[in-house]
Parts: sequence; structure tokens; C-alpha cells
Amino acid sequence: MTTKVRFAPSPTGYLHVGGARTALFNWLFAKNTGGKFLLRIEDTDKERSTEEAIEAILASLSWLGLDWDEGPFYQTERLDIYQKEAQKLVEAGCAYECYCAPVELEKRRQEALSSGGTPRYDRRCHDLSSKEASAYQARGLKPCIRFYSEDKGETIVEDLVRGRVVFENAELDDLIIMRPDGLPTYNFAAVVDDLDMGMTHVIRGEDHLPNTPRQIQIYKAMEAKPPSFAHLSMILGEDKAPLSKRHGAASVEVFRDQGYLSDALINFLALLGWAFDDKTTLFSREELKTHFGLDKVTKSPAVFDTAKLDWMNGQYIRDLSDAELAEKLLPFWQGAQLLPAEKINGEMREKLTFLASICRERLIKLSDIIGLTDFFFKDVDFDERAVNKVLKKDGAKESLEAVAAKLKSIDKWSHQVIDEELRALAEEREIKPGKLFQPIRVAISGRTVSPPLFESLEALGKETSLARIEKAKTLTVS
RNA sequence: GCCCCCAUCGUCUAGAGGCCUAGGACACUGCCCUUUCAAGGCGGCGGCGCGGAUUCGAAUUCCGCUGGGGGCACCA
Repeated sequence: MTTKVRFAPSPTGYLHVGGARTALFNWLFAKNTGGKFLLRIEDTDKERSTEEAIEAILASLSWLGLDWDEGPFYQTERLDIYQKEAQKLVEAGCAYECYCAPVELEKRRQEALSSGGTPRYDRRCHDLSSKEASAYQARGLKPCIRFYSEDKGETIVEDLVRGRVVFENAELDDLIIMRPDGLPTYNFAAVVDDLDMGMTHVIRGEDHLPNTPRQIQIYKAMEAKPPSFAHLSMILGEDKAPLSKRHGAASVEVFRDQGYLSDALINFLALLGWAFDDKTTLFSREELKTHFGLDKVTKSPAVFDTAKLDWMNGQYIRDLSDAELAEKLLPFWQGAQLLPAEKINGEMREKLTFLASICRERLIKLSDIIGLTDFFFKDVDFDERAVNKVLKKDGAKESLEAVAAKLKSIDKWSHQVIDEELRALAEEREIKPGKLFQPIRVAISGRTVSPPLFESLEALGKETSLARIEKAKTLTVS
């Protein structure tokens, strides 16, 4: 039997990393088993669903490289199917119309709660006579449809990650499956769709575990065999509370905008609740596909550790070629207004690739490139502390003068030659290389920390380098 | 209040009764390399929530407790 799984987000916001992890596990499961992965948009909540959210979710999935074989399907385009199935259930005596008003239900719920009881629908509309029903209708009321749930025995969920979970049917009450306006509710729409779309496995968040016995009952009422279920544990923030916006980044697009690589995020997410063995942490997509299995999925919730993601992102950045890295860096330079589109030509690309090569080991996120290389694109912005610590020291002026003279004499402006010449100069003047180099660094970058000095001088060019050293001399003391 | 899930270093995890003196990775930390910062190399620190039971033997099985999380909607 070929497997079929789905990712079914409700478009009420951006793609959350928890949702991304769910999508990833489904996708990996499909790839691993040679099955199909489909996308379904659960937009039956008209109040909260938005077009922007749909676009954001699709964009994030595409960026992550989680491609789907079928869909996206939209539940709001399938309303006739739910209505038909609901009607069948009513005719079979498995569901019934209910005229109870939402405010009334909420009142009864609060009463039950405050008196220490469990809120359950009391089924008062189940045995409505046709006379009573028409009385409601005469008042202009439209009924919703409730599922008549089993109240004896137990419903067992054989969960692929959690094992056997038993629920007492007496705990479950008659849930609403269709609203008066003809829109289905989640538990019903999900069952109808999973059945209709041929899902063999339902892999979703642990928050859906309590829904599962209800859904299994609906499958039974529809005389259908439920799919296999697998419930993934939650992803928490560093404070162990469910991950949300207040933990900083929780949506996939924020990670993208901060300069995380999708390969790194995928690798990191895969390891949140899954492990292949006792030592492998870096996995290519292909390796993930071949190794992934539900049997190795962890039961306990996982804390999202940004520090580890950062490390992993650095690993992936270091794996890129100079040209690939430069290409990925381009939008960040442009976003920071450092690089006007009209200046991008062959020569500039060569320079960018060189900058990428000298900065690669210093990048955790792609956005780090801005602070690291802005001085190549615009005038030096002197850091006061750097000036005080380095330029305003005895000997700085003399060093810069000697360096300037030496650099002026260089014809072949390359970092190898600059390296040789400046080291020779340090030897001549009998000072430690670092002592000679640091003023140059501050002169050309304005800071005490920069990409490698000789390479930076090369990238800056002879003329600019000399001009900056000249200017820096005015900041020294003599 | 009721139902359900979970529990190994700070974090992600390996571990399916003796291979455990509990392994790896991130973080932290020491040293080395070094023109700054990184990156890299070699070390170190650090854990089975508690209490019972089963067993010759338990991180691993069972029970209780505690702690964390989820759910109890005309939201998904």
C-alpha cells in the first residue's frame, strides 16, 4: 500500500516553526516511504482565515523546499461534500439537528465548570419532536448538526509514536459537526477530507490527540477505516512555554529574513523530536529522506535552542562555495541600502564573491554580513572606543605614516604582496606585527574587528585604502 | 474541576535489564593556532525528578508522587 500524508494548516497567521516541523515530518515520511504528500488549507473559520496568511504559508513551505504532490485543496471549496456527508449521518441516526443558542451553551458550560463538573452537551435537542423543530424554524432559527457520540465503552487510539491511548467514551460529548451556515467544523471536515483524499497516515501536533477519539468515532459512523495516527510533541521556547512570537522568531519567514539557510533550518527542525543514531547531527536532505522513520520520533516536548540553530547555520554557510554564498548575501547587502541595483555588474560580482570568501567563517546568519562589510560600500564610521584604544596611542601616527609610504610603493595590489610588505615593515621597525596592523584596521574599517586585514585592503583598492589611512592620521595624537 | 500526554547533562538527544565508569552534538570553559574577530584542533565541566516494587542485576519493567504540557468551542 502506498502511503499518503498531508499538511493541513489553517491560514490564520504565518507558518509557525511548529507547523513547519509537522510539515517536514509528513514530507519526510512520504519521501521515505515512496508515498504522496499533499497540502490542504483548512479555512473553514471565515473570521480568522486570510488570503495573506495563505500566501505566507505557501511561500514559507516553498522556501523550505517542502513541495507537495497534490493540492493545495481548500475546504471552503468543498462545502457541498461536507453537507452531503453530514446529511448521510443524520439519516443514519448518527447525527442530529440542534437549535441551542451559542450564548445559552456557553452559560451552561460556565455553570458546569463553576460547580466543579465537566461541561458536556446534555443532548436536549436529540429527541426534538417535529413540532418543536418547526417552532424553532418559525422563529427563524437554523440548526447546527451534532454528532451523536458513543457514550459507553472506550475508544482506543493506536498512536505510532505514543503507543496505545485509551479514552472513555463517556468523556466525549456530542460535538457540533456543521454550523447553521453550512460550514463544517474542524473534527468533521478533517475526517471527511482525510477519507476522501485517501490519507493512510495522519501525522500532526500533539494538541490534536484529544480530538482523535472523536474523529475515530466519526470514521466508524461513516463506516470507514481510520488512518494510522502519529502525534508529534510540542516545540517549546527556552522558558519551556509553548514557542510563540514573544520568544523572538517563531515564524519561518522571520528566520529567512534574518539570514538562516533553509537547509540549516530543515536539518535543525528534523532533530527536534527525531534522531537517527547516537552521533549524527548534520544531515543532507537526501540523508533525512532515507533515514527518517516514525519509529524514531521522540515523545517528549523539545525546546527550540536558537544557539544550536546558529551553530548549524554557520556549518551550512561554510559549506557554500564563494559564488553561492555571494548570491545568497546579495539581498542582504541590498536590503541594507549598501548596494544599489545599478552597481551590480561583472566586476562588482567578482568583488562580492571575494568578500563572501573572506567573511564566510565569520557569519552565523547571512545578515551578519552587513556589519562585517559595510565599510567596503560606504565611508568609515569610526567607533570612538576603537579610535581611543588604537589611534590615540603613541606611535600610531608614525606607524600609519610608514604604512602609507610602504603601501604607496606597491604596484601589484594583492593581499599576498601587501602581507609580505607589511610584515617586512614590522620587522624593519622592530615592532610586533599586530601592533603595526591594528591601526591600519581601525583606519580602514573604523573598528577593532574586521575581516582579514590584507584581504580587506585588497578589496578596498589602493586608492581608497591610502585615503582612509590619510584621514585616520588626523585622529591620532603626536 | 475532569480527561489525556510527557519526564536522561543548561538545551537537542543515544540508550528497548547486564555492552553504562550513561555516548554524541550545541552552549559554557581551558589550552593550541593566530594581524583583530572568527573558524579549526585538543581537553574539561555537566545528567538518569522523587519514593516504592520486580530482579542476582534497572536509566531501561510496574505502581505511586511530584513537576511540565495539551485538551474540555458554532477555533483549528
